Amino acid sequence: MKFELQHTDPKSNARAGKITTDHGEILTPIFMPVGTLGSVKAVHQHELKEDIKAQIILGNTYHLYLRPGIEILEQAGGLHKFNGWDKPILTDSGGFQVYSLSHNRKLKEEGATFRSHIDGSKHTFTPESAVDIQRSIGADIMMAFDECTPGTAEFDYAKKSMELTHRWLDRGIKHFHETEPKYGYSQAFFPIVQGCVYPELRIKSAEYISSKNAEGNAIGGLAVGEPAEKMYEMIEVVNGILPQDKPRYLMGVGTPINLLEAIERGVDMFDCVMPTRNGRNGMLFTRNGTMNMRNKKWENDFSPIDPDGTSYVDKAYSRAYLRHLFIAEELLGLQIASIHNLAFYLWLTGEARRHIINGDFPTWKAMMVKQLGQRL
RNA sequence: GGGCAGUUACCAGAGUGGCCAAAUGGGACUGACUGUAACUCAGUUGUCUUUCGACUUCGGUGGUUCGAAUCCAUCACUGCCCA
Repeated sequence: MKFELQHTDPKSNARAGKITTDHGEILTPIFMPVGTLGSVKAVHQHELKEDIKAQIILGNTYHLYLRPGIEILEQAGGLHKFNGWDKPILTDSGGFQVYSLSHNRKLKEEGATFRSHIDGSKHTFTPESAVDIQRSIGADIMMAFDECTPGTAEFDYAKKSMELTHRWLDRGIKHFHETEPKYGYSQAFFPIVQGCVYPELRIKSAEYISSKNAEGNAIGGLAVGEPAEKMYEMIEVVNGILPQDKPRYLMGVGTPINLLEAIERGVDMFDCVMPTRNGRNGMLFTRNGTMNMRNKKWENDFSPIDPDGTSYVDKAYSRAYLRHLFIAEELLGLQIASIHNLAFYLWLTGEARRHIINGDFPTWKAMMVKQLGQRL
């Protein structure tokens, strides 16, 4: 994997760059649709490429390990072959499940033991096994196994948690170097900064992670219960330390405004379930704010879903029709909303990139933040 | 014509003397959702009120009772069965 820093905004820390993987290039800043189980929910590959213009998607180690299982993925020749997506894939390590399935797991020095959310069976993830599984999945970018610390954690817990993540990182890196890709193309390995909402810890973690000289670096443990302002503050602190010449990935974030604020502070990569999950729950993101498609006010609004939208569905269907689909619980509604939201997120990061290159990013960003906060 | 059953909120439907403005489900309306245990979850759904509370309701009318959706009488309507 290579990263080329192409432009740096003179008035902010925003950057435009290019990541090159064996499965193609990624122009940053970039939003990466989440496809936990090897599928971006309710969206076809064709739509992902042609309509949404996704450049890279995510998969999840924990979920793919449970289903279909490593053996099947290896038989298939990796996730790319299995799901037919020939562009880059990034896999989360299962670290987020340490957080989201916290009532179903046990943390030890060795690793984390989970109860499967499917059948209750017991499974253990270690920094090493997370690498092995991601080798089998064949992700272009693999993530270190970490503990995603809750945003509300006390300092002492956050410190211990961060230190555990660092120790796990060393083991993960070691194992990464001791193993080989299984399918003939290269894989990168990103470490993750933790430290909760404590600048002191974030600084320590960012320094530690930077010292590993990885091909890219991630910021984790944000947008997990702390106020947005804290998150922005932490991003600033961390990005002041992470190397300039490596991509920075803010994990699990966020709202369109979160993205712009983070881009302004020097983040290059994002993923979030929000466009897909909220889309399935009837919420649309547009450049003029959000819409709840189940609201009565759309009942007889026969105008296009989003006249400014860039995807096919935006003009092909009316708001009234999309509302009808949601009210009637028709599957097409989930698909239309997911496509629209993802296309909007990709449009947003693409526009951010364009304005960074044009040199007017801060002005454009300020205007967008105002619009995006509205409610239609 | 005779017999039986029934009529409760937007719909279905529980409730058979006070704890009932009335269970439950559906529908409707509103909100939430941030490295996906999520086509999920939460709230509201007689009127007025921010709350407390007040007021009007259980087919109609009249009664019994301290008190009625619940008991009695009667009328109306609906369904099923027999002629």
